Amino acid sequence: MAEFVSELKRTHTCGALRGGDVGATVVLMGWVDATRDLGQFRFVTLRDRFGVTQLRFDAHRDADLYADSGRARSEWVLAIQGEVVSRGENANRELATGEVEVLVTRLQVLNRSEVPKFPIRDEVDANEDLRLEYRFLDLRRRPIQSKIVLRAEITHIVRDFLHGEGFLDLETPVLTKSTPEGARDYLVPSRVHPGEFYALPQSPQLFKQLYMISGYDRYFQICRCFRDEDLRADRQPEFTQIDIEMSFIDRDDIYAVCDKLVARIMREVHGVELQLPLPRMSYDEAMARFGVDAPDLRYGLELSDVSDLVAGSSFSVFSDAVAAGGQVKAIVVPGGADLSRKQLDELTEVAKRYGAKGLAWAKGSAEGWTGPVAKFFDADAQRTINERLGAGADDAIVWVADRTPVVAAALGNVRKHLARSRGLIPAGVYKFTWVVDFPLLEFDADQNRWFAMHHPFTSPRNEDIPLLDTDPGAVKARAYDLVLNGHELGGGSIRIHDQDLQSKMFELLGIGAEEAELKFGFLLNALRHGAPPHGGLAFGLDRIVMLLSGAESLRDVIAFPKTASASCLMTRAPSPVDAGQLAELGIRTLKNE
RNA sequence: GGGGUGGUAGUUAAGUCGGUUAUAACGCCGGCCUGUCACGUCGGAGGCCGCGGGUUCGAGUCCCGUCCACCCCGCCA
Repeated sequence: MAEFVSELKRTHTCGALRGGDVGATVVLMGWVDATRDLGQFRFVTLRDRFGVTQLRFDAHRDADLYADSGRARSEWVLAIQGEVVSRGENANRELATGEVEVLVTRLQVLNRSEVPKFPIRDEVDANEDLRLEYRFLDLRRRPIQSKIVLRAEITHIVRDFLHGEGFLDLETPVLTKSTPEGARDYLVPSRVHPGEFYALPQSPQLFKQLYMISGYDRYFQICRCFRDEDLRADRQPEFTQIDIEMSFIDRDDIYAVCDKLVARIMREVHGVELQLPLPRMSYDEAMARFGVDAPDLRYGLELSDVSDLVAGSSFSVFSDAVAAGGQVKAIVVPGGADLSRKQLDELTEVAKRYGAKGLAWAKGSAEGWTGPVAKFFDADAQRTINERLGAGADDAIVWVADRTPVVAAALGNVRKHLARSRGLIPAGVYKFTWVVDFPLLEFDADQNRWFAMHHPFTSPRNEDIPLLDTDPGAVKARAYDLVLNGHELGGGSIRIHDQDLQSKMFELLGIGAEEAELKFGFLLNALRHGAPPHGGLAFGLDRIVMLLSGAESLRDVIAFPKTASASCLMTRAPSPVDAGQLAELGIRTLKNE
């Protein structure tokens, strides 16, 4: 069709034309968004990533052209030349280009398209697996596109800001060494060394420390990381970190840089001015008040300890828990006297899912508490507890009694569930907080050993170093997370820069001197060659984009994501490879035997 | 590894207690239509009911297994 226009050059994007362009002759290129044929003329809306422009084909002006245009189908790729004309009173206010349309004089079909499996519309009800298989079509849809574009804008802000602050954008290897601890590694077989493997990095942690030791103060990288663990809506096997490391600094220096970075992103993306410095709270406080280490501060529903008030209670669930060294904590549900049995059952289910044996509850009333727990508490006891909690006659109280970590997990998640189900989460609010002073170690009862809570290179607080020998569980780390609306955006620590302390850490973690030398010899060696004090952190770029774009899944902010079973429905990866490839790598598989 | 939800025209869904020819909307194909913008309107085509077994005179429907997707627990320093 119409080879005479093949030399056409695009003059405008599909989002560019305005009333001021009336009279201009323009060339547009794009995808057929929709066609509307009215018999003697036809409207075609043409789309590219900049917008949509309405084209008009008029049978009275050019019958052949009109007939040609009738062959165009959804998602065909067209080039058109025409005159910009005003739409007058037919203007479409919904559309940026809606004041004008292009009266087409030349048409070239640049490409045809199969009928798309689902319509390229903002609202689409196609299943997600179909959309993932046809990801290249889904990415044409405006809501997805705007998230991918936002992602590009944020990475640009990050690079621009950090460059301005004197950071160097430095690369680290992707084929690297498998290390113990942490997540499962993705392994890459070596052809040259049969039977040996590289690992894809879970993070560039050790390399950025080595950069510091090499004197490359102020490093950053936007880099891909890989963890072979089971997935969630907010967890992908490969994800992107904004990785930062600095020398000759302490925690405050990290907070300061990150505060400014986050403030800049919020200002440029959402026009929100953050009050700096961002608030900080200790890990212990977060766990006590919210039950989780990444508290959502957009709503109240805080946890209160009533162990002392119920220790002597005749309600054995409470008194036994306290006697066993556990605790009893409560959440007041404002206006919760209207909670239905079904809603309370739901809350109980949540508490059980996180290890609690149940959820005790009472509803307020003018005559005192109602509900199964009420009979164990006389009017005085009820009043004392109500006063401690600030609970009134319209409210409900829910309790969990158990070991401290179970109480925290159960009530922390009951709190989240309550906030969602009772609509207590305000829209458009961004509550940041640093959570600091994480425990250095946590004890794994199953394996009867200590694990690093952050990673084995995290420095304890100086004042806690003596505790390493006497009470390792009490040692706090110089580690910190930045939390937004209940999601961990990033975390980091001041690192150990002393080889003796590092060796001691390995010892505590049950990594023998020989094993440490084998797995981390290069780091220990480097620490012996003039390591400066250093530290840093890593942000999860995907999560930042997810939270700032209002996406509910990480899949929406990653252009080509993987499913919950870590496969790519578009490429069908992972896939078998032929026997020759495996033989070359010295690999024989167990499956299908 | 465990639990939950789902899989029926191209797409999204309905399908009752197991019963005759499996419905609808959108999309697609064709006709008509001079101001549409999710155009309208008339007509048409379109089915391995995820897959494999079983029960039954008879299975989209019941049972067992399996695959895929989503959500959650464990896991993710």
